[in-house]
Amino acid sequence: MTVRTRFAPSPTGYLHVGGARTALFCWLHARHHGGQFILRIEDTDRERSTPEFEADIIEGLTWLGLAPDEGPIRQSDRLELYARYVARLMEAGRAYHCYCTREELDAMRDAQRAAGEKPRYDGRCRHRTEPRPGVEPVVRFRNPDDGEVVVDDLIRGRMVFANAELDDLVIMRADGAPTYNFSVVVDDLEMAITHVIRGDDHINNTPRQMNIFAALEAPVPAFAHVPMILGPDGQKLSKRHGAVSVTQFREEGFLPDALVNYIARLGWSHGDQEVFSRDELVALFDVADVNRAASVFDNDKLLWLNQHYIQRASAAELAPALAPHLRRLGLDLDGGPALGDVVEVQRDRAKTLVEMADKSVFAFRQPTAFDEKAAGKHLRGDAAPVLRALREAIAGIESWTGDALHEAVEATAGACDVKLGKVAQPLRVALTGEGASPAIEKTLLLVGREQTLRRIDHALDWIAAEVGR
RNA sequence: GUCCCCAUCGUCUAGCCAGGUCAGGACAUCACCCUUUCAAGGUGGCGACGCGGGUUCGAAUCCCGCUGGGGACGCCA
Repeated sequence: MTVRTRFAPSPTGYLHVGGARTALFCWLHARHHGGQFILRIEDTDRERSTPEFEADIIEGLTWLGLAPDEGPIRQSDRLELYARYVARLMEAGRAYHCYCTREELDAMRDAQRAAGEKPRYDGRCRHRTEPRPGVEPVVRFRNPDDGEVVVDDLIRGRMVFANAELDDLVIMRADGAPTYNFSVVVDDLEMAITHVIRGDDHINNTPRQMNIFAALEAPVPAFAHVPMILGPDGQKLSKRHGAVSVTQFREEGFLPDALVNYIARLGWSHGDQEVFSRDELVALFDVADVNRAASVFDNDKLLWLNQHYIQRASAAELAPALAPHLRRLGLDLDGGPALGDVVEVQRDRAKTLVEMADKSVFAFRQPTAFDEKAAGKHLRGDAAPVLRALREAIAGIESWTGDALHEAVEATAGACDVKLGKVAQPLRVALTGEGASPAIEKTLLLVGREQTLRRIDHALDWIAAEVGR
C-alpha cells in the first residue's frame, strides 16, 4: 500500500514552527517511503478561517520546500461529502439528533465540574424521538459505552482509553457543517491516508476518531503523535516568544534549509549528527525515532545552523536572497559591488541575511557619520599623515586587487614606521565609519577606488576640523 | 477536578527496548591560541541521569510510588 500522509492545518493562524515541523515530519515520512504528501485545509470553522492565513501557510510550506503532492484540498468544498457520511451513521443508528441548547449544556458541564467529574455530554437526547420546536438540532455520534480503545502509537507505543471516559461528540453543527473530529475521519478515509502524523495535543481525539472509523467499518490509519514545541520559558510556543510564523523567519534572514535542519533535529535525532541535507533527512528519517518529550525552541542554535548554511551556500543562491534585505535598507544596488562579492566577503561574519545586509551598507553608500568611539580612537591627529600616505599609495595602485591593496597598506605601515593596526584602523573608520569591518583589503575591494579616495579625503577634512577645535 | 502524555548538562540530544561506558556529541557560556578590527577557525574548561523504594553481583537503562511539567475535557482545530 502506498504511504500517504497529510498535513491538515486550520487557516485560523499563521504557519508556526510547530506546524512546520509536523508538516516536515509528514513530508519526510512520505518521501522516505516513496509515498505522497497531501495538504488539507481544515476550514470548517467559517468564523475564524481566513484566506490570508491559508495563503501564509502555503507560502511558508513552499518556502521551506515542503510543497504537497496533492492539494490544497479544502474541507469547505466537501460539505456534501460529510453530509452523506452523517446520513450513513444516522441510518445505522450510530448517530442521533441532539436538541440541547447551549445554556443547557453549559449548566450540565458546570454541575459536573462542581461534582468533580470530567465534563461530558450525558446522552440525554439519545432516545428523543420528537423534534424540539424552535431548536435546530446538531448531530451527535453515539459512542460505545463499554470496552476500551487501544491506540498503537508509532511514537508512544500502546495507549488505552476506556470508552466510559468518552462522550457522544457533536459531528455536525446545526448549520450543517461538520466538526473537526468527524471531517478528519471522513477525509482521512476518503483520501486513503495511511499515516496520521500530528501534534500530541490530538492524542485525546484519537480514540474518538477510531470509534468513528469503526462505526463506518473503515480501516484505521496508523497514528504518530509528535510532542509539542515549547518557548524558552517552557510554555507552549506563542506570539510573545518572538518569531513564531515561518514567513517571519524568512523576513529575519534565515535560510529555509537551516530552519528545516533545525526543526528536524527538534525532537528527532540520528546519533550525534547535527547537520543534515534534505536527501539525508529523507533517507534517515523514521517517525519511530521521534522523541516523546516536548522540546524547547532554542533560537541560538537555529542562529548557529543558519550561519553554518550561510557559510556553505553558493554565492549564486545567497546573492538573490540577500538583495531584498539590502533594498529594505534603502540601498541602490546598481551602483555598488556585485552581490556575489559581498556575500563572499561577509559569509563568515553574519548569522542572518539581515545581519549581513546591515554590515554591508558601507559597500553601497558612504557612511553618514563616524561612530563616536571608533573615530575618537582612530581618527586622531596622528592618523592624518598616515592617511595621506595611504591615499597616495592607493591612488597609485595599478590593479585594484586584494593582493595589491594588502601590499599597499603594509608598505604604508612600513614607510610611516607604524604597526599595521595604526594604518588599517584609521582607514577602516574612514571607509565604513566604524571600528569593525571585513579584512581591510576586502573592505577596500568592496568600496572601490573612487569611493575610497573620496572617503579618505572626507576623513582627513574631518580630522583637520576636529584638531582645529 | 477527571482522563491522557512526558521526565539525561541552561537548551537540543546519544545511551534505555536486548542492565556493566570516566554518561558521549552539539548550541550557549568561560579561558587560551590565531589576528590589522570584528568575525570565522582551533584547543581546553564548566555542566545532567527529578526524588524514594524495589529487582539485581551491578540500574540512566527493568518495576512501583511520589514530585514536577505539559495536553485534553467546545456546535475550535
